Amino acid sequence: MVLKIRGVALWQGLLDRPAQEAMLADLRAVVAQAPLFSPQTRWGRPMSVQMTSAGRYGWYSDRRGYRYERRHPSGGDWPAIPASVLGLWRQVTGLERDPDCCLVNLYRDGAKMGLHQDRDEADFRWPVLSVSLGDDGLFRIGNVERGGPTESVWLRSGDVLVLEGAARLIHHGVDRIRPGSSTLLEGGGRINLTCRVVD
DNA sequence: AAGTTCCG
DNA sequence: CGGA
Repeated sequence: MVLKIRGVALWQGLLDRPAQEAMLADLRAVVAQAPLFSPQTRWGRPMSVQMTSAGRYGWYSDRRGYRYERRHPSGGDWPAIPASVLGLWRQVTGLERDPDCCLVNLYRDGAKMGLHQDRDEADFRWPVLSVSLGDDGLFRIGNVERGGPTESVWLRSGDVLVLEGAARLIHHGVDRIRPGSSTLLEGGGRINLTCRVVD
């Protein structure tokens, strides 16, 4: 049921189709209130991924660096994290503490994300939960230290992954999306949710 | 390097 | 194209 890859826990097909559709409906409301944008990297180039957030904080990046922000770039509050997402977080992590941020990443038209660590949070003892919706994505797992060999695994719609413990700071990224591999999203593409405790 | 490009 |  749960696969472990370099300490990263992967539940394949944890969300069935109706659960995926319900979560997607909740996310549409999030995106309606907090429109998707493509943040700039530190080097001033826009990322290929489109994103927005829900919760007390949203993840953001520009020339000043990576960080969490209290507000959407347009100035408004981030929407609340949908109940469907909170329910999954509680089910999978078993934590009383709810996440502060649910980052919504949309991969469309060959969007990718390079190997990186999730290290903008105050306390790495909290896990990171990731949910895949839509097209398959080739997920790459490296090491805690930069460099070294990597392993790849295809993530499918409904898969759930948790980074915690020794794997909390492992490098990871998305190399490729398989277009047309899922019918969940109108217009295709892949959505990845990541929930984190920020402070 | 939350990126690219380039190599095989 | 997958990997470095």
